[in-house]
Amino acid sequence: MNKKNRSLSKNQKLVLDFIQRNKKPVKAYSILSNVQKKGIKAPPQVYRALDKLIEMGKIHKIESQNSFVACNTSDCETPHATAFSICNNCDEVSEINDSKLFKYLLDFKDNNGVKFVGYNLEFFGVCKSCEQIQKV
Amino acid sequence: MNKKNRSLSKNQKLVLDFIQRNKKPVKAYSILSNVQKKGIKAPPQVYRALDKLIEMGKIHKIESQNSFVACNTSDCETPHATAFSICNNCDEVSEINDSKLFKYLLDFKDNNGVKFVGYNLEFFGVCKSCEQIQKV
DNA sequence: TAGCATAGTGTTATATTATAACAAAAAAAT
DNA sequence: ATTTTTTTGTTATAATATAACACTATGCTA
Repeated sequence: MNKKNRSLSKNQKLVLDFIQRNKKPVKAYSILSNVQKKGIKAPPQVYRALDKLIEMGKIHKIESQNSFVACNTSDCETPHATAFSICNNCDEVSEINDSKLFKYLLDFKDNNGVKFVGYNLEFFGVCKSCEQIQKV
Repeated sequence: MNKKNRSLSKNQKLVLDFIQRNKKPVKAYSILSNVQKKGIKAPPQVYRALDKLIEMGKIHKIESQNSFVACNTSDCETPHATAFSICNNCDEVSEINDSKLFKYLLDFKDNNGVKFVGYNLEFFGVCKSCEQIQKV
């Protein structure tokens, strides 16, 4: 079990721990099958844990992939302001932690001058390692 | 049938036409049930049409809702650079067409100096009409 | 214009993702 | 200590999406 997972419930710890052990985003049913030996038996138990962990900013959902990844910015202060880059080739996902971008987006106002309280941004491109391979 | 839907196949026209008649984003199975009287019978027919329409930039997918909405910027030049605002209260979605934001994001470079070829941005907040209601 | 390639259709079945609903147990608050 | 809130366990099912295969239409291009 990783540190700092206190104050989480048993199922929440199990789910978070599995997600944190994976560099790549994981799918809900993959989480399920991997924590089944530890006692979690059914989808609702996983989805409930996921919901809470997202609320707490411990993990994020990659909407375009229906997958879940640990927050890499030491527990996002603003869990609902997230940005990721996604490789069109290998699906690698990494969280972008750029304070300028962050500020730009939270300061953004729409036509009516309305600001938003959160956002989710997914950038698409070809990651460095895939680019290398393609050049060969 | 709306104008300018030429060069689309029969199913593509049916699906696009239904989406365009709705201000709000629509779900795939709602599309299906609404075009069944016109001959489309099964999910794959709808999903295939959706895929092509997205490729063409005629529609966009709202990833956080699994719903589909017509492009409101007269057939996006850059179909894979999209931004929306979504109301946390009523789920209203509107496409944001802000050239400054657009440029900012397409010019954005990550830590490695890599630019991206596209993005999807979903802003969350409370829309104007919901805000009115909440104040009362 | 015949032949070929590409894109689209129709169909059945099934995979994948997610939630409803309800009863019980555990933890936290007063 | 009792009440409230959160979490759990469980079964069933809803909602979203794709695989696979046979066939048809459309648009080259030689």
